[in-house]
Amino acid sequence: MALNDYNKEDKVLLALDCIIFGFDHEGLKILLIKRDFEPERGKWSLIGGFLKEEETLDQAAIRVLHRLTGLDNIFMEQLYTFSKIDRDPVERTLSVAYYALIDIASHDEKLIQKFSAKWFSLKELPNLIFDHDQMLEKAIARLRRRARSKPIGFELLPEKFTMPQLQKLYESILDEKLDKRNFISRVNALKILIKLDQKDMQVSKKGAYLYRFDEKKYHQKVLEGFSFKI
Amino acid sequence: MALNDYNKEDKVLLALDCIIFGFDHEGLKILLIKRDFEPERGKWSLIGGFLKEEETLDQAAIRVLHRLTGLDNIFMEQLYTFSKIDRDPVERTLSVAYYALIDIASHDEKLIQKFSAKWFSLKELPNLIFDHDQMLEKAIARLRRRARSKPIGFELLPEKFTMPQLQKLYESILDEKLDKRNFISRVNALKILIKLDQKDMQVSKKGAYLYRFDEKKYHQKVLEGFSFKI
DNA sequence: TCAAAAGTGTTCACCGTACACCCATGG
DNA sequence: CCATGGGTGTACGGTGAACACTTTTGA
Repeated sequence: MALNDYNKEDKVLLALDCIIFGFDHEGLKILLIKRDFEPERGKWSLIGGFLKEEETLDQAAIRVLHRLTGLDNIFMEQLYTFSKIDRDPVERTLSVAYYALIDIASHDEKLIQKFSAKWFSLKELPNLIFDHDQMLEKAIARLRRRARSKPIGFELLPEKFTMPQLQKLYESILDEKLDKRNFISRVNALKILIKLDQKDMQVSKKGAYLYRFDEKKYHQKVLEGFSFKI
Repeated sequence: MALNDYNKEDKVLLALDCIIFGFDHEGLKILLIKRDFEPERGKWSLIGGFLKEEETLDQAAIRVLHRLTGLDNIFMEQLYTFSKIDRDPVERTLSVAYYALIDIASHDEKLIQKFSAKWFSLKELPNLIFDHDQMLEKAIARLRRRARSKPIGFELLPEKFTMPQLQKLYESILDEKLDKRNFISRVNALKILIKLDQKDMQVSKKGAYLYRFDEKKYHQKVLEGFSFKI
């Protein structure tokens, strides 16, 4: 064979699905949309669309997310490419899953609703179409691994947050209770938090000190990684 | 929009590239082939081919690897999907990278040669086509992370091997010298090795005890994972 | 006899873990 | 005054890290 004939090769549809994790006072959630087209119209689905010829996967993920939820400026990471033959009943379609972490409160809830997107607690998920449950499973596994090896939170929490909030975030992700004294001392050992002179009085009578991330040190730690034994 | 028209969506070429890591007495290597078609004919390349409509990515990876190297029964894992617009100069092509670990000595070297594939030490790589260097970089990063969190070696070493060999494997992967006393005690702590009553006399005058993996316990540890601090 | 690789233990510092009580406040 | 959530410290055991000498035997 002298020249590989690209024209003889099969072309396929390539879709993208975005798994958006969010966090609020109730816990860890993911964002779903109600499909408004067949097949499976009316069912809940990850935020998906098709790749266009002139864009990269990263660009497509951003575009799809924006078109279906109004969300913008979200950093997504590629997760895995799913290729089961009949995963889409209409036509052979592969799908590249992306995932991202965001703070629910600091994004426009109304905007999200306008697009008939909705946050679902991980404990109360509706049935998802196609292989979206597998995608979600892989995303959760990745998020857990990540939570144990890099700091997480900057993306999921508001700018100012309390220790109990941060702990709750980790508990939601890892799905286990943590000891607060150990949690705090381990977090402090990372030296990525700045304690503010302000308290959040929303939740308790005593109030809880607010913290924010030292962005520079935080990103340093993300690069380095660590082992967060919990 | 009532029905999403699948026919209006763009289709793309989807390629696969296999990154095969091997290990022998000289160290860690990867398998490359000399491309026999344009573009870039005669250059060294990862083992690649196109996805066919009726197969999954995993199946395609197996097929491509077999056709180009004769290798069979290799467990490959999906790594990442690359989608830069001009990564292939002929036509828009995305590529899904797969990687695997194998023991060089226990696969037929002649067979591999017949296909004009060749093992290259990581230290002496030729220039690779397209974005194959980025693929390799990602694969090495994954391999290193893996080496620190799961046992590695079953795939890369012959059935019987010595401690110095195992240590050398880790040193090649991590690209750093390790202390042999610490290395041995950490490996022993995993309890996945069986010490045999045989010595390998090939390398040293004194000879080194041969070991083999306790397959069951090994795979148990692979599932569990661990933190292998080196 | 010597060169080259294999084999073997101990000490120390740090970190992860378990664990219980007081504080501040609004109702 | 009490219920609720927030905040704090210590002791112990285990593990990672540093470190040097003896053994074997073919050349």
